[in-house]
Amino acid sequence: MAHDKEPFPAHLNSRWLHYFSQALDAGSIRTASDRLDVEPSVISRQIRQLEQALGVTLVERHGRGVRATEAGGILLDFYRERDVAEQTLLGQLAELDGLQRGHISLAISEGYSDRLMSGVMNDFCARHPQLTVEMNLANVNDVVRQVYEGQAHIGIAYAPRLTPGIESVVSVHQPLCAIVHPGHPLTRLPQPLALDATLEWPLGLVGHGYGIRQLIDAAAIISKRHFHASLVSNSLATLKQYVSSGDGVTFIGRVALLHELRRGQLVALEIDHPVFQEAEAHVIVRRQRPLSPAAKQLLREIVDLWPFGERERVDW
Amino acid sequence: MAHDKEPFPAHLNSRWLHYFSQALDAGSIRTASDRLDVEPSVISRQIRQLEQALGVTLVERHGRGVRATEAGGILLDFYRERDVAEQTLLGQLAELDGLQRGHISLAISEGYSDRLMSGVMNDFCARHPQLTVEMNLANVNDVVRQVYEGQAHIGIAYAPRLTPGIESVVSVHQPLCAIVHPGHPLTRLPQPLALDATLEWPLGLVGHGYGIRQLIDAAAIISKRHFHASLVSNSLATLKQYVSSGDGVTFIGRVALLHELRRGQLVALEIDHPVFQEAEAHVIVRRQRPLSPAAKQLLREIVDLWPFGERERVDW
DNA sequence: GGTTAGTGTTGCTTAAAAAGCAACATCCGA
DNA sequence: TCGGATGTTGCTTTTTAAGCAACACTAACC
Repeated sequence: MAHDKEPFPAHLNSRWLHYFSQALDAGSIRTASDRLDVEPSVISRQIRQLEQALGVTLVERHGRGVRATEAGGILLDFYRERDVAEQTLLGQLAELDGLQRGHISLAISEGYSDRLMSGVMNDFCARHPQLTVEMNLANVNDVVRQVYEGQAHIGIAYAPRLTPGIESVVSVHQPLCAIVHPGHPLTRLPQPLALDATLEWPLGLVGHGYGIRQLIDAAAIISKRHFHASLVSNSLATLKQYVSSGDGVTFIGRVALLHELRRGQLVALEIDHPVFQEAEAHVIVRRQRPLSPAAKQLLREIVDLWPFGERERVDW
Repeated sequence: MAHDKEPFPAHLNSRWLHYFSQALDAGSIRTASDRLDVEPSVISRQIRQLEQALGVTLVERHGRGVRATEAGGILLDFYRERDVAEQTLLGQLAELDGLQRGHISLAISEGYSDRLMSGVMNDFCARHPQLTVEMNLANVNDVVRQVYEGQAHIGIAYAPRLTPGIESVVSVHQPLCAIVHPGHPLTRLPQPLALDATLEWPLGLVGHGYGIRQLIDAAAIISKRHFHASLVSNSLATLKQYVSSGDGVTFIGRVALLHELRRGQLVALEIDHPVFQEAEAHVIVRRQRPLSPAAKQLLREIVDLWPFGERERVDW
């Protein structure tokens, strides 16, 4: 290139503008240098650099102090506006730090939303009205995927596939239970139920690839049994309807159908099998993802006020 | 101070923001470093400095590239807006450099405005419609003062007091003439007129302190004559009226009353005296004042198309 | 499951920019 | 005319940014 310097550079050095504005505010370079506690030569040089970078004369070096030229006035106005915009930005960031602003996205497994809502979210949202909280209901796999891909900050899932990249913040034992309608013959057997007893009834199961299904498959392998699914669905609602309208059996954690249990529409029977007992619900986040202050706070409250049973393990 | 760093600094370093935005645009620090042809460590460090200065995490260091956190997104939006504002500013400055915008203030002695208007200003204003040209008519002293105080960029004055701090860009001989009405007895005397001849008639003069008056006083001293002013006024219009309605005489440069001369309302008689012949009109500016490009261009055109007589001296 | 190319990061050195210092030229008012 | 004050210029020292190489780690790939 023939010229190293473009007539107008891509960016204005903030230091240049600072000294420039200070000098013009003070009226002279020397008084500005006194205020800023720097040498006058520094300010003089920086202003000159700014002028050279812009290719325009900005100040009149007027024996008694400095005054802005027309271009200097324009630049000064620009800098003023830019400064208030910057202050506004800093305010926004401060608000974000003080939970005044922000957006939190939750991905929640089926069955956890209402407990979460009544236990934590109502209070949290009331205390932070400026915050936008998005609750995205999804099946277990989607919860994990959304958290992994960053679409959701926090995920709540029952028996999620804990891949690397997904970090479990808190988990709780929530045994996988056999779900049947209240009048089902299984309810009359001694509790906890033997696994084999359930296999005599038609099964409704979630599809392969789901955490629950993996547990069930694992139990089948360990117990050397074969589980034949009469119905496969990725919707818990479908499975609930399935068992409530017939003598079928499905396996779901208790918290996923607290409503139905409380109303007596369904009953949950614990199963005497280690794999089923080991089932856990997890609050998950993306590994090493820096959460926004708001998300961090909500996560903290979810863990503290954990509404899904006794806390089992907390990585905090 | 306990803490050297405030939670939110007064100013955002432009370099930080630049690297920050580039890295996020590129999706990874390394690709950004390739584009900008700098080391990745530089970008990494600058972003970290920005984060520390703000006290907020801005990017997710995500094994495969970087992504913006919520705060980072806000900052990024801010920077985008700031960048377009900056480009707009640079455009304004460029326009100003191309005479597209700007404000020029002229201070003009009585009598010069119409010649200037028809000779230069009409054309200039037509060619630069975005330009604002302010023509401030004033008496000679005020012209000098306005130029000196920076209220006017360019001054045009007849026989101004050339103090230090005022620089004459171009000057032209414009003999100070005796002004009388067409039927005045002086018009029948041989030309150029002897100075003594004029003294026999009542005189109308400008006040002391005016350049014209200084010339007249100087002539009086050299010629060992005493000039008694029957009328003293700081307004040329008054003096014109004075001589046109009686047999009085005044001393004014020819160009200041071209209208009246052309219409035959007044006549200008040259005077055979070196001081009167030496009278000059000047185009003046503030010494060492950096004129805006627009003002500079107008000044150049005024000098080039000089409409007030033959150019005598040009300091260009 | 190990491998591998790619990412961001960290010590260290080198280059560049800013700041400090003293002296200077200039302007302005008394 | 003088004296205080202003902006400026060489020069040095200090601070900051940039370059370089090696590292730790992730994520995809065979």
